[in-house]
Amino acid sequence: MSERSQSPISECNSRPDDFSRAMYAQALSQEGFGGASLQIPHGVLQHHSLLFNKSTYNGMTPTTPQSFFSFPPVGGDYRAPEMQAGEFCQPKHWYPIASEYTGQVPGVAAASQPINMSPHTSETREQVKMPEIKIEKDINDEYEIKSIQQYPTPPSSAMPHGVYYSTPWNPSFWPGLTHITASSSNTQNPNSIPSTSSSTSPSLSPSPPSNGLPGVTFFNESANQGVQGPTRSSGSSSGGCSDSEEEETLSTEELEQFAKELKHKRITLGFTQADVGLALGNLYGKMFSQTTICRFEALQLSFKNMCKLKPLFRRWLNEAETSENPQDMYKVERVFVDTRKRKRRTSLEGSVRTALESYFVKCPKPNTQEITHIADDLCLERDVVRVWFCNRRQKGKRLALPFDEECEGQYYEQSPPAPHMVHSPLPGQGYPPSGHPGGPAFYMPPLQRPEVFKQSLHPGLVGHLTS
DNA sequence: ATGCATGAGCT
DNA sequence: GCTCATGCATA
Repeated sequence: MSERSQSPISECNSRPDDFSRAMYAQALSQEGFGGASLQIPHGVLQHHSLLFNKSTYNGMTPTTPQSFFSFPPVGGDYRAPEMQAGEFCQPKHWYPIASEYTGQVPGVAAASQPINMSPHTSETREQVKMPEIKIEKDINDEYEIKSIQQYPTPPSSAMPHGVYYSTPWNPSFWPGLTHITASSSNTQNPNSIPSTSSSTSPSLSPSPPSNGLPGVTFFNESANQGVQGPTRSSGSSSGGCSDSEEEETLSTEELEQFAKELKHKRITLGFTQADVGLALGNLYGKMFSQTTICRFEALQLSFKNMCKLKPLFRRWLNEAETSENPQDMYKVERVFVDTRKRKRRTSLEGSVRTALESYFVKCPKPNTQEITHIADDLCLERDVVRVWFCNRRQKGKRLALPFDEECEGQYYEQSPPAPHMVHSPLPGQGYPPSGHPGGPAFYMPPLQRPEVFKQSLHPGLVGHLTS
């Protein structure tokens, strides 16, 4: 649990892995953060404005990886006692999540009736339009979704509601972006999206517009897949948008502004992030998790993704603002009875993270062999290491700021690296140039391999890699 | 709020 | 096996 490791390595400095957290959330005292941002009833809200001081990220200076992460002699001593006891050195267990997977919707769950697992007779819209019963991969008992059901929640009284207050926005928190004063917020319903659901907000009621919502492909998920790089819409709606949900051509500033507006109004209206996610499902058939809402508000999604989602949020915002009973918008409880087995989440010990981070600094994109060696060295599952690197790269892109798109795809080029890329900026996940030349100081691991990488490796690994 | 994980689509 | 979108679980 405690990530503060006792490992000697950890004392070299703060965990590199905490870059993002440390940098952009430095302002949050752990105390305030952990305490205030718990799932809380509507109206009892933390000061979100305090949570987004990402600009601190800018404080990061390009460090010389070698000095910042003098590569620690990674070895068996990375294993904390408990890890040695099995956390990392034994096959991981997979566990069924049936009993625990209820669709994390804290805000609603807390307010709604007890979960009723029994089949509901009334066929709600949700049941109709929900992505059916999805059998993933195969029916081998590893993956199986037994059923997906939702129930309408009881009358609205369930939701404590009504404590309205506005939250002052911190000025810009998107590192590298120019500050945008909150006053410039286009809260006057700027690009009001032609609310497909009429102004009477039929979708606000549990009984939605047209059972099954025409098309139900609110936006084409898959259409976005495989489209590498930013498809800054150049007039034509880039893939992934239906007519009514057309992706706009947005600037990063606009997105930032909108994210602020969304958050502000959401809070003002008394919605939690989870509520919004639910409401979107209610309104448009595409539910989102609290995580996604959070990341949207924090601008932690890819640019393209932000553009894709924005129209939905815009619509929701319009609905919420005009609705007399906004709380109705999320009055749908989803109870998933999902028997998929999800790998138990690996909790990497602090020193292990440090080690991984060090590897990452040296080589953000290790090849298969290298992954294997790293895994062996740290006594981790290979897949854990692979996923860690994937996530780390993704995180790196998220954190990266709009840079020249030409850099796209270069930074994380797989080994062997091109020497000239050593200091090329992160491509970012499709964020367009935004008039912030230079961008934030972001640490950019060199890709001088195999030399550098060799240095970073445990002595025992070098041989493998050079062979 | 974020770390680790999953899965689709793609190379 | 990667990227990307997304979410569960948890700090």
